[in-house]
Amino acid sequence: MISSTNKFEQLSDEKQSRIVNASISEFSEKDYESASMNSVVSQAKISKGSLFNYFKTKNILYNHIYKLALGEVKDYLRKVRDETANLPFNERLSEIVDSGVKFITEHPRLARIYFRLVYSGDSPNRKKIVKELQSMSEDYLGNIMQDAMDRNELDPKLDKTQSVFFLDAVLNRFLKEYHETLSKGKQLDRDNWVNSITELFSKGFK
Amino acid sequence: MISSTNKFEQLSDEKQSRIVNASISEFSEKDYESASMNSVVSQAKISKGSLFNYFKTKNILYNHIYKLALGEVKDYLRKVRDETANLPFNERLSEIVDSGVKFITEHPRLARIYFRLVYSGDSPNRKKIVKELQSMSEDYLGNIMQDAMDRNELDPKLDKTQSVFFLDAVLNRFLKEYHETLSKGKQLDRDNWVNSITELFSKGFK
DNA sequence: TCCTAAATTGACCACCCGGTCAATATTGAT
DNA sequence: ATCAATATTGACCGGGTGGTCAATTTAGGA
Repeated sequence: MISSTNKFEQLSDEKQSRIVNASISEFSEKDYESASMNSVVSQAKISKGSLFNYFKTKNILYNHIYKLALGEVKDYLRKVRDETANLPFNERLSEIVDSGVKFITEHPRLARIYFRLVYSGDSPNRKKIVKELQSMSEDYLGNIMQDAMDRNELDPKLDKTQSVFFLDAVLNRFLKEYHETLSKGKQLDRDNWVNSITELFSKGFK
Repeated sequence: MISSTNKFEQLSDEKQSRIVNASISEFSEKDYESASMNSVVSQAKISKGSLFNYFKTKNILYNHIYKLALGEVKDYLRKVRDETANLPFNERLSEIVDSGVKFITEHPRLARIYFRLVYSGDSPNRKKIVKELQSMSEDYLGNIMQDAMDRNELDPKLDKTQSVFFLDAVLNRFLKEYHETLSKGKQLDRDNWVNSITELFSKGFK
């Protein structure tokens, strides 16, 4: 039962990270279709034959990179969820947004791959992956909403699926915007935005 | 001062629509980079030389199609804005969502081009176009919010830019979801969702 | 030091791309 | 019917793609 990345995993750490690094750059800068194995190869300073020896196809390389990115996102989310378990909903929400902002700042290229995946049209298993992400988000935000509902902080008659959908929509869109302004060198007033987001969900526009 | 699409506009309506139709299909199914002029040509049943005679480059053809799609979206929005000018905010919001749903149902391929443009990474003048769309949306939703604030239906202390951003985020994401379930053959409970959206903005999760 | 097995290389393949342009077909005025 | 102007065609170009594989380099045990 040997994984298909076996050959890759047996390389030196240094070479592995050169390849991963080059792949992240390529997939974060271009759509899946436009990303070029030749470009990865030349950035990583290995030969084409080697790359295809480590990863049989572009698809397999992409999956490796995407799982890596997603793994990092999950770690972040898990951490903030656990660390804020006892905070009230509003503060918890605020911490989640904050940790998203932090992730984007620390891993802009991974964030780019994530947004490209979620919002863009191509990439081979996009539908499956997006479904997976969606259920992950539903699970994650759903738990946090449930906690708040159990504590009577939120209306218990809320439709959880829909509420989670709205939360997810606003959070994702904000983080996407933050990511884009960041890569333009601008800066949003983070605290102000975080505040507005929690206000929106706590009392609407009234 | 002759437009660059001059040659195209002088074609018979039948041929024009064959070409437009083929182009819409191609650009709605594939990213800009992946969309193929060869494919457009064979769908439209004209020769490659002709297509490049009517539109000098792929870029120019894309712009023609995108402007066409955007024009249709604008018509819809303008219409619903004018027809609902006297309704209270909640009902107006509901009508806007409805008209979005209607547009998607009647023009699924144009909707696809729109979403691809807004959410996807490539296409040549994406940044300029998205900026244009953003200011259009800000203008559009901003006006509608302003009307509501003038009538004291909404908190006048709201930050309009941020509120419009949230509105836009939720509406777009919902319509995107609707579009995707539609193309999967499923159906969302439209009335229920419209209702939840207006509730979210009128009183949050409380 | 030698030899073999494994790792690495890059020239090469078939295919597709956007775009060109000489050759051909069509049109319409005389 | 003729012929010049115009519209249309598709073979062709240079270049890039994902992927292959014979040839070469490297590594390490005897």
